[in-house]
Amino acid sequence: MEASAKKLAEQLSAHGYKLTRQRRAILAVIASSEGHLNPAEVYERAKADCPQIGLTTVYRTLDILAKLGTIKRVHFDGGCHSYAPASRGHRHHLVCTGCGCVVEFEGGDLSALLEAVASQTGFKIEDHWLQLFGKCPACRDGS
Amino acid sequence: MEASAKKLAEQLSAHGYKLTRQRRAILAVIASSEGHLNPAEVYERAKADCPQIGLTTVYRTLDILAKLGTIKRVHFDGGCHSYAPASRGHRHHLVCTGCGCVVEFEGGDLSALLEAVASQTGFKIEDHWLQLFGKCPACRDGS
DNA sequence: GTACTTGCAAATAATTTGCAAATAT
DNA sequence: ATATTTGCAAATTATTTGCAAGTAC
Repeated sequence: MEASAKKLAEQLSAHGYKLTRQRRAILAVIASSEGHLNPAEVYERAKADCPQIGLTTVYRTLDILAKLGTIKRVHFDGGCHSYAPASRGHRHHLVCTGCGCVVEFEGGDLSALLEAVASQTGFKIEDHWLQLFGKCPACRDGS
Repeated sequence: MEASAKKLAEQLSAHGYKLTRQRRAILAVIASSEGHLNPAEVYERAKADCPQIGLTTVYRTLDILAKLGTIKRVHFDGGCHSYAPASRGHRHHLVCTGCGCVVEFEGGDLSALLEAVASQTGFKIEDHWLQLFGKCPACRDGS
Protein backbone atom coordinates (compact mmCIF):
# COMPACT_ATOMS: atom_id res chain seq x y z
CA MET A 1 0.00 0.00 0.00
CA GLU A 2 1.44 3.31 -0.95
CA ALA A 3 1.84 6.29 1.32
CA SER A 4 -1.28 8.18 0.42
CA ALA A 5 -3.53 5.18 0.79
CA LYS A 6 -2.01 4.49 4.18
CA LYS A 7 -3.05 7.92 5.36
CA LEU A 8 -6.58 7.32 4.24
CA ALA A 9 -6.56 3.98 6.03
CA GLU A 10 -5.57 5.69 9.25
CA GLN A 11 -8.61 7.88 9.02
CA LEU A 12 -10.77 4.79 8.90
CA SER A 13 -9.21 3.01 11.84
CA ALA A 14 -9.08 6.20 13.86
CA HIS A 15 -12.85 6.17 13.68
CA GLY A 16 -13.19 2.61 14.80
CA TYR A 17 -13.63 1.00 11.40
CA LYS A 18 -11.83 -2.22 10.69
CA LEU A 19 -9.28 -2.38 7.95
CA THR A 20 -10.38 -5.16 5.70
CA ARG A 21 -8.79 -6.31 2.50
CA GLN A 22 -11.73 -4.80 0.64
CA ARG A 23 -11.42 -1.42 2.26
CA ARG A 24 -7.71 -1.31 1.65
CA ALA A 25 -8.29 -2.07 -2.01
CA ILE A 26 -10.85 0.71 -2.29
CA LEU A 27 -8.56 3.18 -0.58
CA ALA A 28 -5.72 2.25 -2.87
CA VAL A 29 -7.89 2.85 -5.91
CA ILE A 30 -8.98 6.23 -4.66
CA ALA A 31 -5.54 7.30 -3.55
CA SER A 32 -4.01 6.50 -6.89
CA SER A 33 -6.80 7.96 -8.96
CA GLU A 34 -6.16 11.10 -10.93
CA GLY A 35 -9.77 11.99 -11.27
CA HIS A 36 -13.22 11.29 -10.01
CA LEU A 37 -14.58 7.79 -9.92
CA ASN A 38 -18.09 6.49 -9.55
CA PRO A 39 -18.97 3.38 -7.56
CA ALA A 40 -18.88 1.10 -10.58
CA GLU A 41 -15.44 2.34 -11.59
CA VAL A 42 -14.07 1.93 -8.10
CA TYR A 43 -15.47 -1.59 -8.09
CA GLU A 44 -13.84 -2.51 -11.38
CA ARG A 45 -10.45 -1.26 -10.33
CA ALA A 46 -10.59 -2.65 -6.83
CA LYS A 47 -11.17 -6.12 -8.22
CA ALA A 48 -7.57 -6.18 -9.41
CA ASP A 49 -6.42 -6.11 -5.79
CA CYS A 50 -9.27 -8.01 -4.29
CA PRO A 51 -11.16 -10.15 -6.79
CA GLN A 52 -13.85 -11.29 -4.41
CA ILE A 53 -15.02 -7.76 -3.59
CA GLY A 54 -18.70 -6.99 -4.12
CA LEU A 55 -20.26 -3.85 -5.48
CA THR A 56 -22.32 -3.54 -2.32
CA THR A 57 -19.17 -3.19 -0.28
CA VAL A 58 -17.99 -0.43 -2.54
CA TYR A 59 -21.20 1.51 -1.99
CA ARG A 60 -20.98 1.02 1.75
CA THR A 61 -17.35 2.01 1.93
CA LEU A 62 -17.80 5.10 -0.20
CA ASP A 63 -20.63 6.16 2.12
CA ILE A 64 -18.39 5.82 5.13
CA LEU A 65 -15.54 7.70 3.49
CA ALA A 66 -17.83 10.49 2.38
CA LYS A 67 -19.24 10.78 5.88
CA LEU A 68 -15.74 11.01 7.32
CA GLY A 69 -14.82 13.62 4.74
CA THR A 70 -12.05 11.45 3.36
CA ILE A 71 -13.55 11.70 -0.07
CA LYS A 72 -15.89 14.24 -1.53
CA ARG A 73 -18.59 14.01 -4.12
CA VAL A 74 -17.84 15.70 -7.40
CA HIS A 75 -20.94 17.22 -8.92
CA PHE A 76 -21.64 18.14 -12.47
CA ASP A 77 -24.55 17.96 -14.80
CA GLY A 78 -23.52 14.72 -16.40
CA GLY A 79 -23.55 12.86 -13.10
CA CYS A 80 -23.20 13.48 -9.43
CA HIS A 81 -22.15 10.19 -7.98
CA SER A 82 -18.45 10.37 -8.48
CA TYR A 83 -15.94 10.85 -5.73
CA ALA A 84 -12.48 12.27 -5.40
CA PRO A 85 -10.08 12.25 -2.46
CA ALA A 86 -10.37 15.32 -0.25
CA SER A 87 -7.70 16.92 1.84
CA ARG A 88 -8.34 18.24 5.28
CA GLY A 89 -9.55 21.79 5.39
CA HIS A 90 -11.83 23.56 3.04
CA ARG A 91 -10.72 22.94 -0.49
CA HIS A 92 -12.49 23.08 -3.78
CA HIS A 93 -12.34 20.97 -6.87
CA LEU A 94 -11.22 21.86 -10.33
CA VAL A 95 -12.43 19.30 -12.85
CA CYS A 96 -10.96 18.85 -16.31
CA THR A 97 -13.67 18.64 -18.93
CA GLY A 98 -11.26 16.84 -21.20
CA CYS A 99 -9.85 13.91 -19.25
CA GLY A 100 -11.89 14.16 -16.06
CA CYS A 101 -8.93 14.63 -13.78
CA VAL A 102 -9.58 16.50 -10.58
CA VAL A 103 -7.30 18.96 -8.85
CA GLU A 104 -7.89 20.61 -5.52
CA PHE A 105 -7.14 24.22 -4.93
CA GLU A 106 -7.18 26.55 -1.98
CA GLY A 107 -10.48 28.30 -1.95
CA GLY A 108 -9.23 31.83 -2.33
CA ASP A 109 -10.99 34.30 -0.15
CA LEU A 110 -14.70 34.19 -0.53
CA SER A 111 -15.52 35.86 2.77
CA ALA A 112 -16.25 39.24 1.23
CA LEU A 113 -18.61 37.63 -1.24
CA LEU A 114 -20.30 35.59 1.45
CA GLU A 115 -20.87 38.65 3.60
CA ALA A 116 -22.27 40.61 0.71
CA VAL A 117 -24.70 37.86 -0.11
CA ALA A 118 -25.68 37.47 3.52
CA SER A 119 -26.56 41.12 3.93
CA GLN A 120 -28.23 41.21 0.54
CA THR A 121 -30.51 38.27 1.23
CA GLY A 122 -30.83 38.05 5.00
CA PHE A 123 -29.60 34.47 4.94
CA LYS A 124 -27.20 33.12 7.50
CA ILE A 125 -24.63 31.44 5.28
CA GLU A 126 -23.48 28.10 6.62
CA ASP A 127 -21.53 26.52 3.85
CA HIS A 128 -20.41 27.07 0.32
CA TRP A 129 -19.57 24.90 -2.49
CA LEU A 130 -17.43 25.94 -5.41
CA GLN A 131 -16.35 23.85 -8.32
CA LEU A 132 -14.49 24.97 -11.41
CA PHE A 133 -14.41 23.38 -14.81
CA GLY A 134 -11.76 23.74 -17.44
CA LYS A 135 -9.00 22.07 -19.41
CA CYS A 136 -5.92 20.78 -17.67
CA PRO A 137 -2.53 21.60 -19.20
CA ALA A 138 -2.42 18.29 -21.08
CA CYS A 139 -5.90 18.55 -22.54
CA ARG A 140 -5.42 22.20 -23.30
CA ASP A 141 -2.53 21.60 -25.63
CA GLY A 142 -3.46 18.17 -26.85
CA SER A 143 -6.71 18.62 -28.70
CA MET B 1 -51.17 31.53 -16.29
CA GLU B 2 -49.28 34.07 -14.30
CA ALA B 3 -46.65 36.43 -15.61
CA SER B 4 -43.55 34.49 -14.72
CA ALA B 5 -44.81 31.26 -16.21
CA LYS B 6 -45.71 33.10 -19.39
CA LYS B 7 -42.13 34.21 -19.77
CA LEU B 8 -40.90 30.66 -19.40
CA ALA B 9 -43.44 29.53 -21.97
CA GLU B 10 -42.08 32.05 -24.44
CA GLN B 11 -38.66 30.51 -24.09
CA LEU B 12 -40.11 27.19 -25.11
CA SER B 13 -41.99 28.37 -28.14
CA ALA B 14 -39.11 30.59 -29.21
CA HIS B 15 -37.14 27.39 -29.63
CA GLY B 16 -39.78 25.67 -31.67
CA TYR B 17 -41.38 23.62 -28.93
CA LYS B 18 -45.13 23.35 -28.82
CA LEU B 19 -47.02 24.69 -25.87
CA THR B 20 -49.08 21.81 -24.62
CA ARG B 21 -51.33 21.72 -21.63
CA GLN B 22 -48.78 19.54 -19.88
CA ARG B 23 -45.89 21.86 -20.50
CA ARG B 24 -47.87 24.83 -19.33
CA ALA B 25 -48.72 23.02 -16.12
CA ILE B 26 -45.08 22.16 -15.50
CA LEU B 27 -44.00 25.72 -16.17
CA ALA B 28 -46.62 27.04 -13.79
CA VAL B 29 -45.40 24.72 -11.06
CA ILE B 30 -41.82 25.78 -11.54
CA ALA B 31 -42.61 29.47 -11.80
CA SER B 32 -44.58 29.46 -8.59
CA SER B 33 -42.18 27.30 -6.65
CA GLU B 34 -40.18 28.85 -3.86
CA GLY B 35 -37.56 26.17 -3.83
CA HIS B 36 -36.09 23.31 -5.74
CA LEU B 37 -38.28 20.49 -6.95
CA ASN B 38 -37.43 17.04 -8.15
CA PRO B 39 -39.28 15.33 -11.00
CA ALA B 40 -41.67 13.48 -8.69
CA GLU B 41 -42.59 16.70 -6.90
CA VAL B 42 -43.17 18.54 -10.12
CA TYR B 43 -45.35 15.68 -11.25
CA GLU B 44 -47.48 15.71 -8.12
CA ARG B 45 -48.08 19.43 -8.29
CA ALA B 46 -48.66 19.57 -12.02
CA LYS B 47 -51.45 17.02 -11.68
CA ALA B 48 -53.58 19.66 -10.00
CA ASP B 49 -53.62 21.61 -13.27
CA CYS B 50 -53.47 18.72 -15.63
CA PRO B 51 -54.62 15.44 -14.09
CA GLN B 52 -53.78 13.28 -17.07
CA ILE B 53 -50.11 14.25 -17.10
CA GLY B 54 -47.59 11.42 -16.95
CA LEU B 55 -44.34 11.29 -15.07
CA THR B 56 -42.53 10.55 -18.31
CA THR B 57 -43.60 13.89 -19.69
CA VAL B 58 -42.26 15.62 -16.63
CA TYR B 59 -38.87 14.03 -17.14
CA ARG B 60 -38.85 14.96 -20.79
CA THR B 61 -39.92 18.52 -20.17
CA LEU B 62 -37.41 19.08 -17.40
CA ASP B 63 -34.71 17.85 -19.75
CA ILE B 64 -35.73 20.35 -22.37
CA LEU B 65 -35.91 23.20 -19.90
CA ALA B 66 -32.53 22.36 -18.45
CA LYS B 67 -31.02 22.25 -21.92
CA LEU B 68 -32.49 25.66 -22.72
CA GLY B 69 -31.20 27.01 -19.43
CA THR B 70 -34.66 27.92 -18.28
CA ILE B 71 -34.14 25.88 -15.16
CA LYS B 72 -30.99 24.78 -13.46
CA ARG B 73 -30.13 21.73 -11.44
CA VAL B 74 -29.59 22.30 -7.77
CA HIS B 75 -26.88 20.06 -6.40
CA PHE B 76 -26.26 19.01 -2.86
CA ASP B 77 -25.19 15.90 -1.12
CA GLY B 78 -28.68 14.76 -0.26
CA GLY B 79 -29.76 14.71 -3.89
CA CYS B 80 -28.88 16.25 -7.18
CA HIS B 81 -31.94 15.90 -9.29
CA SER B 82 -33.88 18.93 -8.23
CA TYR B 83 -34.40 21.97 -10.35
CA ALA B 84 -35.03 25.65 -9.77
CA PRO B 85 -35.89 28.40 -12.23
CA ALA B 86 -32.86 30.24 -13.57
CA SER B 87 -32.62 33.81 -14.75
CA ARG B 88 -30.66 34.80 -17.78
CA GLY B 89 -27.04 35.55 -17.13
CA HIS B 90 -24.71 33.92 -14.75
CA ARG B 91 -26.32 33.62 -11.38
CA HIS B 92 -25.77 31.33 -8.47
CA HIS B 93 -28.07 29.62 -6.09
CA LEU B 94 -28.43 30.04 -2.38
CA VAL B 95 -30.29 27.12 -0.84
CA CYS B 96 -31.97 27.19 2.55
CA THR B 97 -31.08 24.11 4.58
CA GLY B 98 -34.22 24.63 6.63
CA CYS B 99 -37.10 24.90 4.21
CA GLY B 100 -35.33 24.20 0.94
CA CYS B 101 -36.19 27.51 -0.64
CA VAL B 102 -33.81 28.74 -3.31
CA VAL B 103 -32.72 32.30 -3.96
CA GLU B 104 -30.55 33.50 -6.77
CA PHE B 105 -27.83 36.05 -6.25
CA GLU B 106 -25.46 37.94 -8.45
CA GLY B 107 -22.24 36.04 -8.56
CA GLY B 108 -20.02 38.69 -7.03
CA ASP B 109 -16.71 39.01 -8.71
CA LEU B 110 -14.84 35.79 -8.94
CA SER B 111 -12.53 36.79 -11.74
CA ALA B 112 -9.56 37.42 -9.47
CA LEU B 113 -10.00 34.03 -7.92
CA LEU B 114 -10.37 32.36 -11.29
CA GLU B 115 -7.21 33.94 -12.57
CA ALA B 116 -5.28 32.96 -9.49
CA VAL B 117 -6.38 29.37 -9.83
CA ALA B 118 -5.61 29.37 -13.53
CA SER B 119 -2.05 30.50 -13.07
CA GLN B 120 -1.60 28.25 -10.07
CA THR B 121 -2.72 25.11 -11.86
CA GLY B 122 -2.15 25.76 -15.55
CA PHE B 123 -5.81 25.02 -16.26
CA LYS B 124 -7.82 27.03 -18.70
CA ILE B 125 -10.93 27.74 -16.66
CA GLU B 126 -14.10 27.45 -18.67
CA ASP B 127 -16.90 27.54 -16.18
CA HIS B 128 -17.57 27.79 -12.52
CA TRP B 129 -20.26 26.67 -10.30
CA LEU B 130 -20.96 28.18 -6.93
CA GLN B 131 -23.71 27.29 -4.54
CA LEU B 132 -24.26 28.55 -1.02
CA PHE B 133 -26.12 26.93 1.81
CA GLY B 134 -27.64 28.61 4.81
CA LYS B 135 -30.78 29.52 6.66
CA CYS B 136 -33.26 31.93 5.14
CA PRO B 137 -34.62 34.75 7.32
CA ALA B 138 -37.72 32.73 8.25
CA CYS B 139 -35.87 29.55 9.17
CA ARG B 140 -33.20 31.50 10.95
CA ASP B 141 -35.60 33.04 13.44
CA GLY B 142 -38.20 30.31 13.53
CA SER B 143 -36.47 27.26 14.92
C1' DG C 1 -52.50 17.70 -42.48
C1' DT C 2 -48.25 16.79 -40.34
C1' DA C 3 -44.71 16.61 -37.22
C1' DC C 4 -44.27 16.90 -32.52
C1' DT C 5 -45.91 15.29 -28.13
C1' DT C 6 -48.13 12.32 -25.00
C1' DG C 7 -49.24 8.32 -21.70
C1' DC C 8 -48.69 3.81 -20.89
C1' DA C 9 -46.30 -0.29 -19.92
C1' DA C 10 -42.11 -2.48 -20.17
C1' DA C 11 -37.11 -2.21 -20.04
C1' DT C 12 -33.08 -0.64 -17.94
C1' DA C 13 -30.05 1.23 -14.51
C1' DA C 14 -28.79 2.47 -9.96
C1' DT C 15 -28.93 1.85 -5.19
C1' DT C 16 -30.33 -0.44 -0.84
C1' DT C 17 -31.49 -4.19 2.25
C1' DG C 18 -31.73 -8.84 4.79
C1' DC C 19 -29.06 -12.34 6.32
C1' DA C 20 -25.88 -16.11 7.17
C1' DA C 21 -20.96 -16.78 6.70
C1' DA C 22 -16.36 -14.76 7.23
C1' DT C 23 -12.91 -11.96 9.58
C1' DA C 24 -10.25 -7.99 12.01
C1' DT C 25 -9.24 -6.78 16.32
C1' DA D 1 -14.43 -14.25 21.47
C1' DT D 2 -17.24 -11.07 19.39
C1' DA D 3 -18.90 -7.28 17.05
C1' DT D 4 -18.14 -5.73 12.54
C1' DT D 5 -18.01 -6.57 7.83
C1' DT D 6 -18.83 -9.10 3.75
C1' DG D 7 -21.10 -11.12 -0.62
C1' DC D 8 -25.00 -12.60 -2.52
C1' DA D 9 -29.57 -12.36 -4.18
C1' DA D 10 -33.71 -9.98 -3.92
C1' DA D 11 -36.13 -5.70 -3.28
C1' DT D 12 -36.57 -1.07 -4.18
C1' DT D 13 -36.14 3.19 -6.59
C1' DA D 14 -35.15 6.13 -10.40
C1' DT D 15 -34.92 6.90 -15.14
C1' DT D 16 -35.46 5.78 -20.09
C1' DT D 17 -37.52 3.82 -24.16
C1' DG D 18 -40.87 2.01 -27.82
C1' DC D 19 -44.96 2.89 -29.78
C1' DA D 20 -49.74 3.86 -31.03
C1' DA D 21 -52.94 7.53 -30.16
C1' DG D 22 -53.63 12.48 -29.48
C1' DT D 23 -52.79 17.42 -30.35
C1' DA D 24 -50.67 22.18 -31.45
C1' DC D 25 -49.64 24.66 -35.09
